[in-house]
Parts: sequence; C-alpha cells; structure tokens
Amino acid sequence: MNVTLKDVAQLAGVSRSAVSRTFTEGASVSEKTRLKVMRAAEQLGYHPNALASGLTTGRTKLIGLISNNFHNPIFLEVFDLFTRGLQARGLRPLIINLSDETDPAQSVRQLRQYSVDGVLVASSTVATDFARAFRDAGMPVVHTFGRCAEAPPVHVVGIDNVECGRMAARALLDRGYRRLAFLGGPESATSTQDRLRGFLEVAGGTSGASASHSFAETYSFDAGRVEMRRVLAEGAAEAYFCGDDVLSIGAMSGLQSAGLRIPEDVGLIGLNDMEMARWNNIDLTTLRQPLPEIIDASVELVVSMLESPDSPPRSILFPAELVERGTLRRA
Amino acid sequence: MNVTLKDVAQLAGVSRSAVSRTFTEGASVSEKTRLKVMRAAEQLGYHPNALASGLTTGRTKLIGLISNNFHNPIFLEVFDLFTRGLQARGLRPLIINLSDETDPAQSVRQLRQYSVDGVLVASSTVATDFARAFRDAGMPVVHTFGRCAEAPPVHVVGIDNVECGRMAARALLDRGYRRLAFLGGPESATSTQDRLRGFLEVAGGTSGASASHSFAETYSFDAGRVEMRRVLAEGAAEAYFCGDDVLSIGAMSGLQSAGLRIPEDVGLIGLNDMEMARWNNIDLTTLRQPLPEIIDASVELVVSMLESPDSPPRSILFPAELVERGTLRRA
DNA sequence: GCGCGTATTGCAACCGGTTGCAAATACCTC
DNA sequence: GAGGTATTTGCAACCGGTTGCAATACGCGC
Repeated sequence: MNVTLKDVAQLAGVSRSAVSRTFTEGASVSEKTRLKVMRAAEQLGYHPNALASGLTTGRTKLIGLISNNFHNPIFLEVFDLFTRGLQARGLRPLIINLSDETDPAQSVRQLRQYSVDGVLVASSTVATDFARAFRDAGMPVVHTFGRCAEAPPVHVVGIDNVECGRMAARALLDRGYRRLAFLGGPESATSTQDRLRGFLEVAGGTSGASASHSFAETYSFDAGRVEMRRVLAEGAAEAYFCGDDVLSIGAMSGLQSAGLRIPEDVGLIGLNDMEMARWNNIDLTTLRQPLPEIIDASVELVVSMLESPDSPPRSILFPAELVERGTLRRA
Repeated sequence: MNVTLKDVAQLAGVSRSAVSRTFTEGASVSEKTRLKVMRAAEQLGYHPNALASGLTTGRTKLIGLISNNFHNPIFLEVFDLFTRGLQARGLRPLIINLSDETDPAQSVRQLRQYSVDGVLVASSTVATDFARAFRDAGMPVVHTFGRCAEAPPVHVVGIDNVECGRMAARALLDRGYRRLAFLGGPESATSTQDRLRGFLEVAGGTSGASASHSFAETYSFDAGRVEMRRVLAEGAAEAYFCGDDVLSIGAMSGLQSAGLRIPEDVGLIGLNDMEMARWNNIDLTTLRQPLPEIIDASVELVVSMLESPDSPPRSILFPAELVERGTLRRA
C-alpha cells in the first residue's frame, strides 16, 4: 500500500537506519548513501510518516488550535493567519471547536490523544481554566487575546485592553463628546472588563465628562442591537465605545432604527477593524488590532516553547491604532 | 511522563492485550477484567494514544479539511459546522490552508504524512486537480461546494447552481424587472459558470426580457464594488443577480456611490444568506444555501467512505431557498 | 603496510498501541 | 466427575519509524 522505510532501504540496499538518518536533520550519513537513499525514495515516492516518527521522538508537529469563537468575522482572519503561520513553520493545526464544551478535562484528553506539541488558545472569552489545564497537562500553551498580566499563568499575546479603553475615551473627548458610554461585550470577558476600566479611568478623570456603561450578552450583532435599544430607552449618550466591531454594527442598527443619525446625532467607535468595518455601507471608526503581528508572535512563542518549555510565562502586548472613518464627527 | 497501556496493565495485574481490548469496541473481554482495567485506568488517568493506535489499525480519525477560502465570511460558518460535525463523530479536523498553494502533490504529501482517514475539500474555487489528486492517492474525498455532475470524479455535495441561476432570474422577472444582469464571481469558478447558465436560460426564454453578464475578479467586496461601477458606466440594468453575498454587498456599495437607490432604482439579489445579509444595514434579498444540511451530508459521506471506500462517487444536491429582504421591490 | 582516531553503518530495542493464534479457563450437559 | 464447546487470556509479532551502541570502514601519518 503505502511506501515505508523498509521499501526504500531494500531498494537502496542499505539498512532502515540509514534511510531514517537521511531524513533526519543532522544525523550522520555519508554523502554516498544519502544519494542512494534519496534516489530510491524519489523513485518510490516515499515520504516519512509524521505520526510514526512522532511516536518515538515525541514531536508530532501538531499544534492544537482552540477557540470558541466561530461567529465573529474577525476570527476568519484569525484562522487564516494562524493556519498560514503554522504551515510556514512546518506545523499543522488541529482544530478544537469549544463552542459547546465547558469541561477543560475533555479538551485536554483530546489533545493528549493526538500528542500535540503545543496549544494555541485563541479567544478572549474562553475560561482561563482551559489554558491552565493544558499547561498543567504539560503542554506548551499560548493564550492569544488573553488577559495580559504581570505574571500570567501562561504566555499571553494580545493588545492592551486597558489602554484601548483609554484611547477610545480620548478619541471621543477629543471630538467634543462629553456624555460618553461604554457598550461592552459580556461582563465576564476579561477583554470587556479591561476596556471598561481604561475607558472609565480617562472619562472619569476629565472634568465636564461623564461615562455610563452596560453590557451586551455576547459579542454579536443581535446582542449589540438589543442592548443599544435598551440603553436608548433610558436616554442616549453622545457617543458610544462598543466592545468590538460586530457589536458596534449591531449598535449602529439599533441607533438607526431609533431614527438617530451617525455621527450627527450619536458617535460610535468600535474595536478590531475587521474587514467589514471599512465597507462603505458600514464605514466604522474603530481601533485596529494588529492581527498579523499578534498571531505571528503567538506562533513564534509556541514554537520557542518547544525548545525551552520552562521559560516563565510572559505577556506580549501590541498597541492598537485609531482608524478614522465615518462614525465619529471630526475633531 | 504519560500514562501508557503498560502502566495500566501492571496496576490492573493483566496483560497489555487485555487493556487494549477493554478500550476497543467489540473485543472479547470478561466483565471482571474490564472492570479491573477500567478502575486502574481511571486511577492513573489513562487515555489511549490515537496516533499509536492509528499506526496499527490504519485509522487515525484525522480528517483533512482543505480550503482556499479564508476571506468570505460564510466560511466561518462553514468551519464552525465542519469542526462540530467532525467532533460529534469522534473525528478531528486537520486544516490545510490552500491560499498560496497551487501544487496538489504538496498537499497530498502533507496529508499522507499524517495518514488522514479522509479529506474534505471545501471550496468552489479550488482546482479540481486537488480533489482528484487526493482520490488518486487513495484517500476518501468529498468535495463540498464542488460542481455537481452526472458522474463526478469524487463525491460532491452542494447546491444546484444552475437551478439557483434559474431561481434568481425567476425572482427578478416575477417582480417585473426586465433588463436583468448577472454579476458573477471569477469566470473560472464552476459555481459562477453554472449560475450564469441557469440565469441566462430563464431570462433568455422570457419574451421581453434581456440579460447581460460580467465577472468580478474574486468573490469579494472590493471586486463587487469595482465591477459594479465599471458596469454602471455602460448603463445600469434594472436588477442584478450577484455571484454571492459578499459580492452583492460590494455591488450595493457601488450602486449607492453612484447615487442609485436600492430597490427603488435598481434591484439586487445575492446568494448564500450569510449572517450579515440579515443585518439591518444590509438587509439583502438572497438565495439561502442550506449550510447545515450540506455540511452534515459531507461529513456523513466521508464517514461512510471509511467503511466502503469504493462506492462510486455521487452528487448530493440541496435546493436553495429565496430569502426575501429589502433589496428587491415587491412582486 | 600498520596503527590510530574519526565517520559511517547495522543491529536490536524501543515508542504505544493492536491482533492472530494457541493455551487456559469457564461453562454445560450428561 | 468426565467430556466437549465457548470465552477469555497472554504471548509474540507487527505498525513505521528512531536511536544507543558496538562493529566496521575510512582517512591519514609514519
């Protein structure tokens, strides 16, 4: 059926070890046998079986890619970048969709069964138990979009959410808005908590300014729309900082359905800069996450852990950037 | 380090075979030893290594999930459904991002290295060489969103694109539009070709109606906008059937930027019914692909091939459905 | 041609499981 | 309790590789 080491060895007239060695970096083989083996391998179309070799070496080149976020369009970009980044380094992503899973032990088991070399947790809303459970099971873990802390339990890569909150507040204040509001994602998400903190810090520290806040059920269009309509019933603020872009678009829809014009009546700023944000029918002013950098750093970090598994967990933060479009009035 | 078969066997006081048998469906083990083994396994936290077992059984429970479409938002839904569908059946998706790959041999090698049990090709724009190459390499293949034919080279699941073209044409004619146009995706995509064929068939067969057509570079917002503006320069049709929803939104943007109102001046119908289509700021009339059914059938089909690898390839077609929203005038 | 140090090679055991086969045990019937 | 069949069990070989170790080959100086 499939071509194996033995077949190649036979054809080349050498031992199986010789064949194995020609295909492992840095092993001791003479140029002569290497050539013989290569020729035989070529002829038979041989390629080493990664799983079998993983069995002895303990390296499968499989990386678990875990997320619970299969609805936010930004994650398509995230998956694109992750899969490419891993492929470029000779690694393969093994996806785990956490959407209806709450037990970390279950996921640990699944990853262990395939003896993945490392794990990338990509989500700000997945419980930290998961990342911790993977770490405790001895797997290198990087939590992308996790909460950046002084001494995080695992490596974390993302943006500084507190600073994002500050930036958003400043952007609104700079444009003359005074009655501000934060319309966040789920209150339990660390990203939401941090953004709120930064937002309130700046808004609260500015005389003449005020800031209220509320939370949507999820990071989704519907939740944003529903929450905005609920909030409007109690009186509109002058400008809103929304938890993310999808939420913003929902909020936008809620505002429009109440007959309010953006940005004439109400200002709006999102976060992420997903592809749709720049579509003319949306044209959302937002804070851009440097996704390529974040994901590249995440992959790089998980790769580095393969070499040195015990380096202390650290946080890598990237700055967000204001992308000016049509949902805030000019400064 | 990791708990193995041997450890459990030792603790339970039985042979390794006994342990292996308790964990394989339908093997001969007495209730007594099964219990002993289970208890020992529980105590040690043992779980069989899928890779090692795959080595002997030839079944890794790994399914290659291949796509080149990481930009169309509909694919986030696709990935969600695929990953869940596979997980529910105890299978794991191994993703291959084909975005910058043109050589099927490369992908075949990657999948063979991990001895995947089967392959799901999810895209209408990936060259058919790929699906064929996987089949020729002896892997069960299902091409989701592929071209449905009488005797396809591999299993195909999707919608009847020709019929979709007809449906779109009929929907436009029913609403009194007469000067119709098809604004398709890339001319090389089989989906585009088929939709166009059905569209022209109906439009051409209706007296008093006319139909023109053109193609966008890709299935994307920008391409849709650019192509619509180009087409408009030569004079607007009364209504457009766009290759898919993203393209439609681009076209919508192109129309709006030319000062045309939808649906008062120009009608628009898309295809896919991606999540954004129903967002109020978009509110796109479109043809819905029954994604859950399509993907469930695809997974089911690849699973069935694990049992009977040599059943002749067949096409499974699902009907699309008109979703009435705000971009066509009422009938 | 000899002796020595280094490079290359093959043997055999191992990674963590599975499975055919024959031996051992359990169960039944008389 | 004997005899026969049906189940259960362990042994050992195997899946497709890797790797430590000892044996062999090679290169070089004399």
